[in-house]
Amino acid sequence: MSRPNVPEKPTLDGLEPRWIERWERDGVYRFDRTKTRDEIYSIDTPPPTVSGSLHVGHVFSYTHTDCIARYQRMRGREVFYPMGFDDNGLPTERRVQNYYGVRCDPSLPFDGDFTPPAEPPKPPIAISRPNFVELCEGLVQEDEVAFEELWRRLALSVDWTQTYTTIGERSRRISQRAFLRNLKRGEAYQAEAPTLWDVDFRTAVAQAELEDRELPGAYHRVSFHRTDDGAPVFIETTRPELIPACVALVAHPDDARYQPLFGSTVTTPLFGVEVPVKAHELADPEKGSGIAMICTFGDTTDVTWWRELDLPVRSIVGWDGRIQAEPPAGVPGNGAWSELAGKTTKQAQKAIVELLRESGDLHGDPKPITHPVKFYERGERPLEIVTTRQWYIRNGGRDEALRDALIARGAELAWHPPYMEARYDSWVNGLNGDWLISRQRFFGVPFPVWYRLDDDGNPVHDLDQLLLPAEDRLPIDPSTDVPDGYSPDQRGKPGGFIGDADIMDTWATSSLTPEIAGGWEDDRDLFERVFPMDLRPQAHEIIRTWLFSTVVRAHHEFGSLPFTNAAISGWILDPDRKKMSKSKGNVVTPMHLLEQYGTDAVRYWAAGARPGVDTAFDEGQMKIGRRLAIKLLNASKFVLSIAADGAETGGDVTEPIDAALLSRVAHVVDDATRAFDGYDYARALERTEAAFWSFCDDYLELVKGRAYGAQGDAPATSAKRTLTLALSAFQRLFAPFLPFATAEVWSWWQEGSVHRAPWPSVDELHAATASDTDVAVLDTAADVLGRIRKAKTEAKRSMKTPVARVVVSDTTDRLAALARAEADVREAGVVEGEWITREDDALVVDVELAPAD
RNA sequence: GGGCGCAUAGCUCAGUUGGUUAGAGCGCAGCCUUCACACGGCUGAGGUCAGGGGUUCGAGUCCCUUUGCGCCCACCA
Repeated sequence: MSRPNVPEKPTLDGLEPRWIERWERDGVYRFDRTKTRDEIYSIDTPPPTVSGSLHVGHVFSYTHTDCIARYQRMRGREVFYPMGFDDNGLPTERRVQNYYGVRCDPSLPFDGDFTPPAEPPKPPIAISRPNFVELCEGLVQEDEVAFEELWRRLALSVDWTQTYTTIGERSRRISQRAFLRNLKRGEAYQAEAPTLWDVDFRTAVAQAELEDRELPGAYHRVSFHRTDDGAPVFIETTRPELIPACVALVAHPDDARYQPLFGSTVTTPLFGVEVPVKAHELADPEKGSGIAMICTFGDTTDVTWWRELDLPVRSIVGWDGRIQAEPPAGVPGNGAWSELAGKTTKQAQKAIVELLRESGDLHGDPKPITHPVKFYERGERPLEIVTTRQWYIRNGGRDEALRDALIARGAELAWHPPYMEARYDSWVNGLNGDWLISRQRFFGVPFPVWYRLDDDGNPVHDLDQLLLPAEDRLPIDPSTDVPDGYSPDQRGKPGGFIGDADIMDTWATSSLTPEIAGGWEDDRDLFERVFPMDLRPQAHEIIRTWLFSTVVRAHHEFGSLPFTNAAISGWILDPDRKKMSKSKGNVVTPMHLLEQYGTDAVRYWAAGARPGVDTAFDEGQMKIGRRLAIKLLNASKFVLSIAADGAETGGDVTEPIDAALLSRVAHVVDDATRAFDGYDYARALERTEAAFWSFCDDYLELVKGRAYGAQGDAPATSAKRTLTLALSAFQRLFAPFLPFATAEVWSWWQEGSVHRAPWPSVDELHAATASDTDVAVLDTAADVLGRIRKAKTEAKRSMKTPVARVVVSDTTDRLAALARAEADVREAGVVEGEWITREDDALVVDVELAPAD
């Protein structure tokens, strides 16, 4: 140990920039890839969506991960802690559209001279796909710089040489490689099928991206007519505009009211189309009239009925969400149709209600109801279901064996907290189809697929006829790259080829973050050292998306989990206990908080929340955190100013109260270690903090006189040695939480960074102890000192008021313990007069103060 | 409809195999400028542990049930 170099007036101000710079210069958090897998702790960091700004929720959950990372590093693990940026996908597209006032039109040619206008123009400018992608990449880089600055300020102990972006070349290559392997093994496939479709974004949407919203609607009672005798059959529907898309009626097989109709046909109102009446268990006799019309497609139940009852397709809604111009086969293009064609479904509903009223097929007034309707989570209009050709990855949604295997993976994973596994299970058990990964968008990873064109110029979609690149060509863009054996001029020509126009959904890439960060196939040496990752930290609302999809990909590719622990963080709630979100306008910007309270204070607040628990945003906790950090500075300064020489010379801990203190600190070390091993950083902090305040308020007060030499050299040495041992332990215990304050105080007297120092051990605290340990010595001493303080407070006297006489009554054992610390208590309590003890059942202390002047 | 979680002092929360008078911090009140810290210290008031029932020598802790809040999932005509 070198001579302590303690500032005259310690302060938190200015610590952040100084230590950020120094950590970077010294490479404190640099990953050493020469370590072996069992020496490494690897983290599958969530790549935040680069859509403009980080909010308090990010600060909250990333702090949790960082506390774990710092703990593991101090435990001697080499921490692989990369950082990704999710710049792929719709949020970036949208941001670019708004920021520059542009929209992508893939039919346009690339314009090498294009620069966006200074102000976004009112009708957005249409630009080519390459120009659009160029703008995306540019804007995203600006965002990523701002993100990194905030993360550094938050003291995330990330190795900033290990970064990736989800649209970057490596991510594209790995996404395409993983896809090609899925395809080869039959885990990926293409199918033309009814698909949930967002009419505004004009893209297919996966089950995981759905949300229900309560919307007003109305039951319309409509009559169909039996083909044989013309008798009416009443159905109730919320979507009368889909009558021309009706392919059947359906009722429950046990429903006596409709049993006579099964096998017969009815005709639809307005269009006179003959449709069968079918039986199916999903039909609910309680709902509406008990018999429903099946349309292609009004909702997902229609899709089930359509599939299971083997019905024809009669679709009427186009990709733009409007009723198409021409009626489907079998539906007459009559006057009713022309009233609907070209209208949005909402307008069409209004029109058809009038038509039905006129024809007498609408019975009574529509009954208003509120019902849940499926939306794309980012969308603004209800989803339609249209039939499109899409790419899928098998996820157990249509395969029980695979589903069971994935449930078993979930059970294999260590969840923190454990009950979060239920969300995974309920999601996987509720899957109703495979994972739809293709999107009809522009900014994302393209599918590495070309299609042959037959002699008529039509693409051949058969899986065994696909034109696929070799893996060493990846990444490719099929819209500009050319398949082997073809020349560029064959693009789009009969007998030539055409590229797949779709891109992968962002989750298709995010599901590969362990592979991307670990350099799968690109850097086999690294990958073997970090995969499967030790930790996946993430939020609970994306268990069904990010966590599950990552498990699916690793299961297919490696037959293993992608990570062994999942730490699920909660949400930040505003003081009204609502989830904080931008849309509610209750978001506080993180940089402002970090500047006002200091990073350590904000981290203290974040680290106080247990894993998975939603937490109120509370600036009060930040004030307390700030106070704690300041206390650590001052206590460190004080201890080092009186005790550093004792620590330097070593020396035995001979006083019982000193041994008791070390024993208590050892207990805290044990607690904190256990808590951290169970991913409960909050508990570790709480225990450490409580012990530290007691160390400052009681122990330090009790022994400072002795440490100054009031009782001679040996007792002074014992105190000094104890103070420095405890201080060293506390500084390291706090290091994961308060990285700046601890780095500062550690640097006053120790070599190297506290963040690479070994985590404190029980052994080191006991090693110097020569006397036996009896914690009661410290407890009784603190209790009696407290009573003396209380007497002074009640007498409204200063704490340094001398005590003329003190009588302590307590049990035999406690008096014996107290006797071993009597000198310290007398000194701290300024007991200058008599010290009398009496045996009794419980502690009573009579204090007689010296008379006031 | 199924499931998960939460409910402890005015506020934010601890309370890990059930064990003596239920804890902390904030806030509040009072006191102390004590030679590390006034960005401080000391002391204090404040709770029928959501309601009801049960198991037990003993329940904040275990079981059942009711209520309220939050969330997840669900085939929502």
